Amino acid sequence: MLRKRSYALADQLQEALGEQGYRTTSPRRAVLQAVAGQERHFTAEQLREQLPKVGRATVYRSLRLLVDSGALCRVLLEDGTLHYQLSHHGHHHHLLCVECGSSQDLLGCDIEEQLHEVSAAHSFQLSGHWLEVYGLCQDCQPQ
Amino acid sequence: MLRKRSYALADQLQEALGEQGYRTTSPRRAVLQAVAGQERHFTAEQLREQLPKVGRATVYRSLRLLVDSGALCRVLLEDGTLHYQLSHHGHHHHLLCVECGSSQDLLGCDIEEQLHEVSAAHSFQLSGHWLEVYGLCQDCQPQ
DNA sequence: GTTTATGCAAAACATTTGCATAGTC
DNA sequence: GACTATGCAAATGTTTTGCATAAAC
Repeated sequence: MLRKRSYALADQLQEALGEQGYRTTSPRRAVLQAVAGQERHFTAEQLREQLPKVGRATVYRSLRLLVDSGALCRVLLEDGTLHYQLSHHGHHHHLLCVECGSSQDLLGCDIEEQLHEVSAAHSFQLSGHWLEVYGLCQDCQPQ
Repeated sequence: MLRKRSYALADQLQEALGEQGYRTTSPRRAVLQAVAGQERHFTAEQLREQLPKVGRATVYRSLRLLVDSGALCRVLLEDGTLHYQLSHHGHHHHLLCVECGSSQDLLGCDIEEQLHEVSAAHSFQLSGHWLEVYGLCQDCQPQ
């Protein structure tokens, strides 16, 4: 079931890249399938370990493609390591559990609006931002 | 005048480290003076270039000391590079100009409060966050 | 057939570490 | 004199790049 979902997602990603003029190759498909099958955020090297037959450069190049196309987002962990994560909902933020590594999307949040207000108050023309939120998810909280 | 301020600040940093049991050495003083004289955020390597006589490891070790003691904060630029910046006001955020590289402190902002509310709504126990805001400062905005 | 993608190995960074030496307290 | 800090060079970890080969369109 999860498998099925992963394959469907991989095909979807493939199609999106195709529309942007990128070719369908088997290494690329392998990367997409691996990405689609990730249950949580992952590093480039973790992905690479799962794809021993794909060259390192291809993994990195594919990741960049996916980030640029909006399919993946970069996530900065508290220890400074860069992870990647499927991005289903356009721009949004994550609640990252520092214990188990899970990640919840932060929904119904008007941080953007507040940032716009505060920026305006500082005569600053906002163009982007990066927000990561760290803490404990429900399952990892003491009792 | 700026010079004078830098020296005073360097001494202040030195003193703070002294209180924590760290020794006063001339390489360390050189790093502190260079840090105190920075007009904007800087990378470890930029600092190192300004201190050709100080070993690379010492520069990095000193930076870590200063971050841990709260005198410096890390700043993540939009291109993913890590910079450092003097931190006068405890925990706060920055409005980073992507054009000239200047940085304004974000004051009078209750992002924290909002994050607490949203986290609670997701049953998430907030412990920290990282926020960077990118855009154009007043001087770099068209006309 | 033209263009794009791959794989490899090497280069490029950025940061950390081991260890002998030197300096502080 | 005991302990801490330094400097160097080497190791580490991560990401990028050049280039010849191979595959896609």
